[in-house]
Amino acid sequence: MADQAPSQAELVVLKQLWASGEQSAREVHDQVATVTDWSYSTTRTLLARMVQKGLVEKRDSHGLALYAAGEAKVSLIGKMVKSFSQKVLELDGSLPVSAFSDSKLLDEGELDELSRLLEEDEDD
Amino acid sequence: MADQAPSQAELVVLKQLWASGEQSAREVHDQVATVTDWSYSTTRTLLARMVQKGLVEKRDSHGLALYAAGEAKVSLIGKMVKSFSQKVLELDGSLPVSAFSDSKLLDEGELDELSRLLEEDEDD
DNA sequence: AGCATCGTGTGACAAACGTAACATAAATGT
DNA sequence: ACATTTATGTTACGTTTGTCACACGATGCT
Repeated sequence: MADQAPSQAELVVLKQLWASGEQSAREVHDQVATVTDWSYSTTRTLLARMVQKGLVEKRDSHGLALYAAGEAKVSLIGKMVKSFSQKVLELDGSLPVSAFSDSKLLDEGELDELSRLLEEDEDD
Repeated sequence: MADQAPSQAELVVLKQLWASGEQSAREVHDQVATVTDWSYSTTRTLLARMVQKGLVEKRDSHGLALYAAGEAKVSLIGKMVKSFSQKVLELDGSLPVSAFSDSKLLDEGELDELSRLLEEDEDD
């Protein structure tokens, strides 16, 4: 249901949320900090904006704020693939998911799911 | 050698330049206007910014400004594909170009060229 | 000669993005 | 109890992007 496309920085956050599920800002930060050199403030700003956009859901757990991805990994990545295919490569259909088999982001089951997803809306 | 990645809007302009070669701002505009609803001013601003970034080259022809893509289509698209593969899908290598065979942007010869390009720098 | 048109340069302005600092209150350590 | 660390809310600021408008000079039509 999240509609907005994530920016590059936001994608980093989303990947962390997908990888480790619901977590606090501190937890998200400690992980992404191994890959970016954001300050904790930056991580938090990103989370806040993503909540606004609906990319992330915020929940209060006993006074601590927890964040989770607003849309499933396969679903969002699917949209991004589709968008890239159409806007950049000008393909009508989508890319064959088999092309992604080496992805470190999606395992085999997820690739299958993605296949189904992409074929579903072959009628846009 | 153009380094900056084009934004979505800029990509539209580039595609027009690739498709019809060097042309005036007016010519670019008349074409892109069939697909966007930009004002002529908008087209011109995009062209100017793209010249700054090195995405487009500007040349004076008898007092009239002509614009041309600063980087070949296959080359730039190749970079974009590679970037998407790595940043979004987390593939080490690149996507198999065979996946793009239905592209309206690249013909068969260009796809071959792209293949070569992508394999070349398999050692980054 | 005078007016409409076209190309060019320049300025504008809001939204999105990248990147953070500051203040304050609650939790924790000693 | 007091100092320190932590979490949350708020504010900030420069850059990029999307979209244009305006003013001026050259060209061309009447």
